[in-house]
Amino acid sequence: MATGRTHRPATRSRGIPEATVARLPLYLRALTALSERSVPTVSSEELAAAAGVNSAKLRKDFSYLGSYGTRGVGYDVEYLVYQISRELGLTQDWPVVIVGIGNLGAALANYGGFASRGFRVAALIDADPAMAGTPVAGIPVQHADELEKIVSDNGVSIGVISTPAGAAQQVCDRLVAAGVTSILNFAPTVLSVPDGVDVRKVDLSIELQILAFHEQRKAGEEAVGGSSVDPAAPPVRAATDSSRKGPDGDVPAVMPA
Amino acid sequence: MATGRTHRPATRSRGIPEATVARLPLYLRALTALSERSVPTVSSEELAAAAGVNSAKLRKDFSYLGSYGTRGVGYDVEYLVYQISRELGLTQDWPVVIVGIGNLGAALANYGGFASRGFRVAALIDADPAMAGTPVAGIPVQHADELEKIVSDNGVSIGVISTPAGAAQQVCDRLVAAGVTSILNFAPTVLSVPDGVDVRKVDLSIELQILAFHEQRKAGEEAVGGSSVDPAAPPVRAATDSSRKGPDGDVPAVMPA
DNA sequence: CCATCTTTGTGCACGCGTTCACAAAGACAT
DNA sequence: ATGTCTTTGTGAACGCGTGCACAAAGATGG
Repeated sequence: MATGRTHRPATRSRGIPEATVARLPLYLRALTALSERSVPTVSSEELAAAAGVNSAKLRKDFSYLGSYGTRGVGYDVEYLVYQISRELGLTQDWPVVIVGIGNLGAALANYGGFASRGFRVAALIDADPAMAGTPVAGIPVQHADELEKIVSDNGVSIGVISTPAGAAQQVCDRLVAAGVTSILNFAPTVLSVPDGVDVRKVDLSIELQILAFHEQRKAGEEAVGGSSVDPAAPPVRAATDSSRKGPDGDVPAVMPA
Repeated sequence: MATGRTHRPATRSRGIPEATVARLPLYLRALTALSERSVPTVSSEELAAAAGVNSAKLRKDFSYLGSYGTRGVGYDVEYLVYQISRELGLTQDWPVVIVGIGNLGAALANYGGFASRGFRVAALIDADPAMAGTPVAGIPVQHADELEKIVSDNGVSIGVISTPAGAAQQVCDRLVAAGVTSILNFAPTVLSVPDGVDVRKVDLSIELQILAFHEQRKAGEEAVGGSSVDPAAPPVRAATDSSRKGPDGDVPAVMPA
């Protein structure tokens, strides 16, 4: 019916706030770095600084997981790494498929951060027959026709879409039909999915646009002390310059072929 | 002093809430699609569906920009495209540099969504001398030694970092010193920047970890009705299996060389 | 010119997330 | 054993974001 709900349906999974869940990977990364330097314990203040957050926030976040700290000392690094990993579900193996092997898809396939977190690239899939068999990051690309079989055979529940925008919804539908229940979408489109399927979206150009907004404000503020921003007269409604818009519209990150 | 503040310092720029700013690009994308189909007007309900948000939220978002709608009719598509573009600062030219031309950097350089939004890739920069001169997306890669000169000559205020984690902070420092005040960071590190510099972070593995969390919950819930999750006994503090951790740590998305 | 109908713009209430500030807990030295 | 000092864990207050629900505005038809 309605367009897919990309948002968290106020899941509040088992009492752990969504905002906290989103920060756990951050803590985990900082802790892993400490672990590699063989640091035995860390205080909330130090860890918060390393993760780039407020220490009170960090302590409250950890309080949702349990009382894993020792007052007067701090947190045991190894122990906390394990607890967070377990909470995030990283102690188990997550086979993922990447659909759309362009530049971005290849970058994802080569991304070392996946394997070290329990994510295993089970397959690379592309619609271009010419790519079939070509190894990318040591994994041969398979044709899109095999999608359902691959998902089914490997028990894949997480799919990554790095296709052009035009193909994303179709790929999404097939992934979901084949049993995928979590999707990471890099294509610049709103995906429509049934209830029970999670979608997270990463949009490269949106981030830049947000930066541009703040950048514009900075420039505007130091130029004039005032606030009114009205450089050029706004085109009197329905301006006729729809030509400059360009036909590229929403060209996605990479070519699928 | 403290680690870089990646977060919005409650800017609340000129009355427009940060959450609204983050959604404007979404609306803009939907509106652009409508514009290309020559749709003259659109209601808040329709546009909200296309953007994947609640219609009340959309109306409230637009109310921060001004009264651009017509009651009983809806919004003029072209007019709204212009207003949002102007608010986001997309009516002006934003030269950006991309530092670190691996798979990800190349994907970004090829990303069509940039050019169509007023972003112009002014230069591609990489630390590998062997890459200098090699064209990527039609733009010759320049050596990192030229970074300061490039930023200065082109008046670049937005930088994109797609280097390995180890090089990110150093690149960031040089960009900032050269005059960049907004940074989009793809390297898995917390960047430390002085006040006045905005940093936005895109982390590929964090998104997957969040998905894994929810995926684990789904699996756990349909298996058992209960809530307690305690599959394996937690290793009695400071477990000795720090060997499985692997030396890859936080290998970044792409090779710089 | 008036009635009706559609759709915007927003006042209000609610809930989540953040931050402060402090009491409780434990380590450590004497 | 006792006191001091550090650091956690959390109660409480606050502010932002979201969604409801409705009045105002304007289009449209008679």
